[in-house]
Amino acid sequence: MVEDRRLAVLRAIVEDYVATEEPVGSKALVERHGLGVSPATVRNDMAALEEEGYIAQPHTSAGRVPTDKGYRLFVDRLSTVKPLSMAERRAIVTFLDGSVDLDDVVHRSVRLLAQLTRQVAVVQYPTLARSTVRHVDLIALHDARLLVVLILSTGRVEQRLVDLEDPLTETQLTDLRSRVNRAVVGERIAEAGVALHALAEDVPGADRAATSRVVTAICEAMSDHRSDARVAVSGAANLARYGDSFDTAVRPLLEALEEHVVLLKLLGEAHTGGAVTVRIGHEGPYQELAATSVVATGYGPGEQALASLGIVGPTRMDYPGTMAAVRAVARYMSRILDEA
Amino acid sequence: MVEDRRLAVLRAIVEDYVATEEPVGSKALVERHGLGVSPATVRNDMAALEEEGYIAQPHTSAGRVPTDKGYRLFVDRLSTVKPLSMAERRAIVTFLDGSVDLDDVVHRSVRLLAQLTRQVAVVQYPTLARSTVRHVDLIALHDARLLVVLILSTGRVEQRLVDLEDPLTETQLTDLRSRVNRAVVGERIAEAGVALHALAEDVPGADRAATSRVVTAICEAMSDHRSDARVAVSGAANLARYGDSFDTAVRPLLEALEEHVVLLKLLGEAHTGGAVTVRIGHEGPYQELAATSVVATGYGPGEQALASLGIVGPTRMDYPGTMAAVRAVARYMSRILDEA
DNA sequence: ATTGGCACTCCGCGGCAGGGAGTGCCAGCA
DNA sequence: TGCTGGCACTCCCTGCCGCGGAGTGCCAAT
Repeated sequence: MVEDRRLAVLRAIVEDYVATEEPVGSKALVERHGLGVSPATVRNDMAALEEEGYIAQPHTSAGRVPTDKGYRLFVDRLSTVKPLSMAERRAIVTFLDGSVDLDDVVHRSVRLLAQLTRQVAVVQYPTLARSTVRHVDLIALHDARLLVVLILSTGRVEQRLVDLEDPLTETQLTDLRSRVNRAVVGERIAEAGVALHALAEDVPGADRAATSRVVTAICEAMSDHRSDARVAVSGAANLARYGDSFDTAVRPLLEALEEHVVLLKLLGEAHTGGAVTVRIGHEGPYQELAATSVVATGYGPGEQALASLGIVGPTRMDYPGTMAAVRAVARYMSRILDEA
Repeated sequence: MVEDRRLAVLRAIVEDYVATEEPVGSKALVERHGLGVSPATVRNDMAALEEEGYIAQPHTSAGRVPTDKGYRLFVDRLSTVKPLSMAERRAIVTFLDGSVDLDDVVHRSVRLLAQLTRQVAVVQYPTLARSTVRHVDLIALHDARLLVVLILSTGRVEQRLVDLEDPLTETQLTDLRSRVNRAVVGERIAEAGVALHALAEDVPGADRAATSRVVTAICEAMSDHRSDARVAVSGAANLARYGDSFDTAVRPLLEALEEHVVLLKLLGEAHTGGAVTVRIGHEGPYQELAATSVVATGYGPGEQALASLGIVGPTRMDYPGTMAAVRAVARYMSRILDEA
């Protein structure tokens, strides 16, 4: 019983602190939540909670503030999933439905997520690793220059310029194109790479040089780790709400946003199965970001997670609402990728 | 003579204020610049400059700060173009030379510009309006679904999914592909649209429906105004340096960065011929951004300006250095687009 | 036209007192 | 054993005061 009330007190503290942004005291607590006990009792509970490290006070005789550990307990055991409002569901549908291509889907999603959560949203582009090759196109430009276009199952399009020693004839080009496509269409990029190199080996001598250059370009495009590191970011303006804690929360986060590698590490491994992971403050890999939390999940067609998406923000945030929004957007994105 | 010295005083005030971020007084001025006159003289000049509206004091008995009008005069008549350092030139070359496609060029450029100027950099994607069609590809996916890929001379790739009523045979597809390409390759998108519609008219009855859908998709992709509004942004972290003027300068700017339409309006028309335009504070179209300046120019292959690029930042910035960096990056980008 | 001198203004800073919010503890009560 | 009211205490926040410093404006002298 007592234990139950203590947790209720912790929950109330978290909720109030998130709402008011100010340390919360015992009196305000019993007033705003119907706890049915006196402030003195709550004070005792608070002392116990502080003893256990769930809350802290900025200074003697101030109200209490949740610690990272307190948020953790809140997220794990105390929060109930807050269903999205009807308006929010509608927003998701209308916002994402008009998307025309992958870029568009990603951009719209990240924007939407930022708007829903009022935090900084981050969406990773679907990784190349698990996608299959849909089509390869070779286009002759002027001179001996070739444009190689690689289209993947996720809708991603990569292109590379290739300079040949001699121009190819129309028939050579058609031939090369169809041979390459026969070798790779439908394959995953790992197998496609193998197949391509095999192809380059047993090619008639004359076209050998050209083939090998084209193969190299395709492989390069497929294994391009740069693309795996691509992310879209939106909602930096939402940081403006935290003007007070500029130095501890806003500045380091602004700096991190520029470093896409850092962001990817923050998002972490793409968790599959719809689970939303929450990393609170110091639990993350960077001390400079000890005042920021990450709420993330994976998304992708079917049940496989091709990439991560989520939000970053100060530890003081509305976790239930944020988690619901992140999950909803991830689901909807997965569905769109499914259809395409 | 007197007039000359007054201008020298203004220049000194601007330079000192940009460097120190603090109102500059008469004494410090004569010490740090070899003006060869006494502080009292400078005070008289300052009074005159203030009378004319070029400088102002935050409060009585404080140093002077340039007004927007003061910066304007400085930029127009007093600043000498500061050539880039050798290291900076090298940075531009090494940074941009490894670019593999248009996206990459834009991303690298915007990042580079942010780094050079230590401001927020903005690069608009080349507009579709003046580009020509390089190639159209039609790829049959499963069922009656077609992927239309449109490749433009600037390196931009647009793709659209098209659902047909019935699947096309291989020969139908080849035929359609070659007819479309014959009609549009090398054309500007305006003419290409006309040509396509003409094509859709005189097509054998059976393929008519399919052709018209494909044509519609291509035209849609070409006239997509969304793409014209695409911009890349980088360097938001540089705003962290202005933590002091958070509310007047940083917050509104952060909010503006989210609105790509606003950014485009800020960058303004793509000025041609290498001229760098500077818009200072209130000269811009938004009052909320009265504390921010824009330094922008156009870029594009040859001498035509396909798009704009530039930086935005607080009015208190190093104009000569920023202008030099903006111009240098624009030139280098133009050269890269020239080659491709 | 320039300069040195001088009085004046205003900011920024530290110290100080008063009010308020919140706590910890203790003794009393169910 | 657990809850409650009361009470003293701590600490922040605010406003106030006084001071030093930086900078100005003006004036008389050169």
